[in-house]
Amino acid sequence: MKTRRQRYSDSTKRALVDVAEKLFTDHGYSATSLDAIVAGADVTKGALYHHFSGKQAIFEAAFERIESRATASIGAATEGHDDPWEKARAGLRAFLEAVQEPGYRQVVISDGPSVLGHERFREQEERSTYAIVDEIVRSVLAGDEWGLDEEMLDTFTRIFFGAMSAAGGSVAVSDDPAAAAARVDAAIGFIMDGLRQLLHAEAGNGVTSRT
Amino acid sequence: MKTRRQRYSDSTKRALVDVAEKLFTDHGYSATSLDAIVAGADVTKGALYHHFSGKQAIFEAAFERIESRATASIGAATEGHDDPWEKARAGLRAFLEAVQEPGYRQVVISDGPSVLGHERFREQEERSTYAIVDEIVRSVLAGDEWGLDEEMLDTFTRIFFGAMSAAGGSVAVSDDPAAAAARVDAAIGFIMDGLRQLLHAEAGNGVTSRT
DNA sequence: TCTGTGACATACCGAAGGTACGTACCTCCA
DNA sequence: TGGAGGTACGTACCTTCGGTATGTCACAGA
Repeated sequence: MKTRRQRYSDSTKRALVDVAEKLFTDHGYSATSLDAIVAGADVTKGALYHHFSGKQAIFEAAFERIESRATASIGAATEGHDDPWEKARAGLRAFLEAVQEPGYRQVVISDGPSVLGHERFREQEERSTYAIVDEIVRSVLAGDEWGLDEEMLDTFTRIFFGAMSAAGGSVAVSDDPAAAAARVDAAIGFIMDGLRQLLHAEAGNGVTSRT
Repeated sequence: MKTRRQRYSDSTKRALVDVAEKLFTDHGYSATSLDAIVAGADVTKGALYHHFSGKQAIFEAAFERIESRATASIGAATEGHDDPWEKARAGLRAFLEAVQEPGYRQVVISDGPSVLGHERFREQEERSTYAIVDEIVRSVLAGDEWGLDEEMLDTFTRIFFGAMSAAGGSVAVSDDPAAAAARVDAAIGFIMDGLRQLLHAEAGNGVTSRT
């Protein structure tokens, strides 16, 4: 049982992250002042600095929340598929949806790398959306018939993750997001068909030897 | 001793961008103060604000310079290839090289989107490195046998551009960049082989109808 | 009931971006 | 050739904002 003081404290912290998430999403990191955040949460800077070590820390809290929402959304979409190729297509579509959310675009894609630094950004990424893409890629490409080692699988994940992030960004700024998403879906599908074709054609000789 | 002031205005501007490029590369956008820039260029803020409208403007000048260097480097590597597939491979390797440059990573990839905003960032991108990737993709995928319209070609360019940017980033942070680059090269080559295989197999029926 | 500590509020500091204004030099033309 | 206007800066100052030091008060535990 939480004490009364703890409940108050939790709600204050949650209110701060709520406001921070909205302001960071709407105006970006640098254009959002701590004064605006504490004013929106109806507290003072003392409260903010009691719960967070600074501006970057409260940004990271908002970041993690947005990332985990996206991760959950994609994860839900990939469940219940037996065929890994179908699972991959479903995950792709969910990814394209998630990446269009304003918060994800502004906080994660745009401000994330520069605010958190590449290091921390990668860490955060790798235990959320990146992990799902990795799982999907492995479910499709792993196996003896491909002859891919760990590092090649990582490489493929990086490539697909980057491809889908960029594609998602282009979908988000498109005049007709639905049509753009359909095109991305078709293009990725085409690439995947190519890989599948290759699997049946040459049955796993020499991807790694191609360097 | 003559003061800087007695030299030409162009050289002052160039000196400012020189210092700005170095400081933005080494410390990032927000950790670089205008005072540090003008001190490094041996002028005052009056000079900086005479040549640039503000911090963002001088950042953009450095950004453009770095981008154009990368573009020139990749462009040079793709010349002199007759076979579009070979040209693509050469361009890919040059891209992976260019994207590892510290200035490109920090200024273009990390700070670029958040400082310039998505809009201006895309504009800048599309008339530099993105344009080259677009040209390469078109030289490979354009043609009646694929049945791809303009928008699908754009989509493929987006996907490949994102894939290669992400791949380049992973190469740059790798313990063994040479080996990582070789893996990326192999993976992209594998994907391209898949597409080529698909071209010969089904000869252009229905990529766009797959939605 | 007393005391310690958690959960804030208040006041203040220094850095940094930006602005208003002053000034030396250069060019151009009568 | 000299004075008038504009260019290319320099100087002083303002404001905002992230961060800190310190005060205060309520609540929990003994």
